[in-house]
This record gives sequence, structure tokens and C-alpha cells, in this order.
Amino acid sequence: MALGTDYAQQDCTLARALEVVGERWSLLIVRDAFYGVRRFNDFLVHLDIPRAVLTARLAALTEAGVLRKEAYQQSPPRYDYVLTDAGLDLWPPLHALMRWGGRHASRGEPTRTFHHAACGSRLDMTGGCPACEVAQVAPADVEMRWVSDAGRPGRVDQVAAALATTSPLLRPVRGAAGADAFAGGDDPGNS
Amino acid sequence: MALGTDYAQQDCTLARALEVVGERWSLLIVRDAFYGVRRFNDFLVHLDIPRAVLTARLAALTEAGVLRKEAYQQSPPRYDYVLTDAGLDLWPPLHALMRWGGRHASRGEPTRTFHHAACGSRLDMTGGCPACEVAQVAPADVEMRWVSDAGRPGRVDQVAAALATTSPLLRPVRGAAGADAFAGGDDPGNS
DNA sequence: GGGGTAGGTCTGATCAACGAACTGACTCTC
DNA sequence: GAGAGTCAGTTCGTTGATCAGACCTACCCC
Repeated sequence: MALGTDYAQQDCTLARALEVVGERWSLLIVRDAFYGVRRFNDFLVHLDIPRAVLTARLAALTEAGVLRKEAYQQSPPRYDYVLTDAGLDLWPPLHALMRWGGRHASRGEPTRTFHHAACGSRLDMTGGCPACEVAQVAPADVEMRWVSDAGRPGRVDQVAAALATTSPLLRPVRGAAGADAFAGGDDPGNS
Repeated sequence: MALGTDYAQQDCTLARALEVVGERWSLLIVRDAFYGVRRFNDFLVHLDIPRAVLTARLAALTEAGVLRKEAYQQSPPRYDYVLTDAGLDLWPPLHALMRWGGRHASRGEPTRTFHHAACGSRLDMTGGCPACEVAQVAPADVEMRWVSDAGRPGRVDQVAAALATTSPLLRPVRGAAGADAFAGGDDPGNS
């Protein structure tokens, strides 16, 4: 087997996790789901991902119990893809990876930081709130702050995850449209 | 491009991180590096990875600043691959992914847990120590406990990371040899 | 009927992963 | 000194996933 989910030799939980979310695009799909993206076409536009690959990934993530399909119309059958409890539990590794990327793999375009909605403190490396001494802030209590290009006050969004009924983050903010709406990330060098 | 590191459209820190450690085998190599594996042949045996792929991954991780090469003999030139500071910073996402895999993607073979060496408390989901209220236990202070098959007391190792001068974890413990030495992971369902 | 929306499937080209064989520079053992 | 072993690769043919883009199906609205 050339690629994919075959980590059979790697008999450990990291390999098990990578079988589920280790493939190309999978974690980016999960990230978008945290930001409120729910529909096939919205994932398609934001990720600029081949349709066939998106179809396969959504099916695999649903099969693995990370996402679940919720019908929003009957004919033709159309589904929202929303995070399950297992999917919501992916927030700690996801946030940790984003922090690492911001610190060590950034190209110097800091545009987004995550904060505890209750107190406004920036989340630490592990997704906890240092001010409130909360070890793990739930995705629904996380606020995403956009750092404006020109130093003006940025936009603030809730990382609403499966709680959202719409996709507020789909609206482009600074860029033209589409994928630009998700541009940026944690500011590098600030830990 | 069919595969690989091309997340150019995904202008965020998660995509940046995935460019570095998102490829097949990369995180497993980093995990082994945390457990003290340093040499080409040791990675080869433990991961059961194609030689050409290992060559490419080690070069890519070195290029990305996650690993660095340290010559341990001059002729023929031979190198240890050890974690840099950036590589050591991968511990939080790595541990979070292992915890997630243990909780949601396990096949029911719990064999390994991680504890704070100072107090013995099991690390939480984010790699912190709940007893000592340490938000992030450094890899060098992490103790890895093996859960014995037969209920007998398990082995205890230090997750020595780049601090180790040898690879104590290379010795097989319960299984026959090779990859089995790394079998297991966090116990599922225990958070 | 024509156009738009949504969620796919299909196809051929490309390219990475895989396994196995091979290479080169040494060291060890007999 | 010959042969075997070690270590870290490189090369090569096969397999199969990814990609871009065209096409399809089912419905809605005008």
C-alpha cells in the first residue's frame, strides 16, 4: 500500500490517531469544522480541495466517528457535517499544533490568536487559560481574534464548533473571498 | 502535486505545521526521537519504514529544524538525529494526539501511560500535571509506565528525549523484538 | 426550458510510498 | 587477507493516492 491509513505495524495510540486524522487534509477539515464550516461546498471552497478527496475524507471522518452527518433537507438528501464528541476532543492536539506552527513554522504573517471568552486571556500552548487556571478551555468558550493588517482593532469570533447553526466564519474578512477568510494563525514567537 | 507538503493555499499556522510534520511517518519518527531513538538503523527497525522514505523524512525534518544531525563517527560519516528545541516543543501536540488516540481510536490494548516523574501523577490531556499544577511538564520530566500484560507491575522509563546518550527504550520488553517495544499507549477511556 | 445550487462520480496524468536489490565505506572475525 | 557484518544510504519497478477537470443527478426558481 502506497499511502493512507495503514500504520498496522505501529501498535500504539499515536498510530491509531494518525490512521484517523493523519492523512492529508483531514486535520484541516476538522479545523474548519471547529470554525463552523458544515457543508460540502463550504469545505470545498475554503480548503480548495479536490472534490473526490473531500468526499473520501468526509466519509472516512464520519466512519471514524469524528464527524456525523445531519440531514438539513430531504430531497435531494443534503447533510451538515458536524463534530461529534470525539471530534470536539481533537481541539487540544489541533490547538497545540497551531501554536507550534505559529512558533516554529510561520512565514511571518500573524493574523489570528485564541482567547478565553470569559476573561479574554490568550490560551496557552495546550489550550488552557493561564488567568483562570482552566486546564482546557472548551471550544465553545474560545474566542478567535483576528489581528488586523494595519494595526487597527481586529475582528472577534467565537470558535463555535458544532454549536453553531450557521457558518459565521465563512464570510471573508480582509481578503477577497474563499480561502483567505482563514488566513493567518497564532502569532509566531509569542508564547 | 499529488501528495506531500504543498498546503500553499492553506495560509495558516496549522497548514505550516502540517507541512513539517503532517506527512506519513513524520510524527512517528518524532515520537521515536522523544523515546531516545537516534540512529538511522534504529528508526528503520522500530518503525518498519522503507529506507528511502526514512532517508527523505530525516532530511526533511532536519531541514525544517525539528531534528539536527550530530556526527558520532567520522569515517564513514555517521550521524545521530536528535531533537532540536523546536522538536522538543512538539511534545504538547504529540502527547495530545496520543491521548486522543487512546480515548477514541484505541483497539483495546492499553499498555503505556505518561506520568510526572516528580510526583507520579498521570499527565492530563494536554501534557500538564494536575497535582503539581504544572501546565506543561517538560519531556525530560516525563515518566513512561508500561502496563503489564498479566497485571504484574510494569516497567518504568524516562522519556529522555534528546537528553539521553543511548536509546534505553530500544530494548524489547514484552514482545519479541523491534517494533513491539513501542507497543501500546495511553489507556483508553481514562481521562 | 434555462440557469443555478448541492453533492457527488469518473477519468487520465502525476507523483509518493513501498519493497527489494544494490552500493560504498568501513569494522570484525577467522 | 578473505569473507562476513554493519551502517546509511541510492536506485528501480510496482502500486495506489492525489489532483484537476469534466460530467452527472436531483432539485429549485424564474
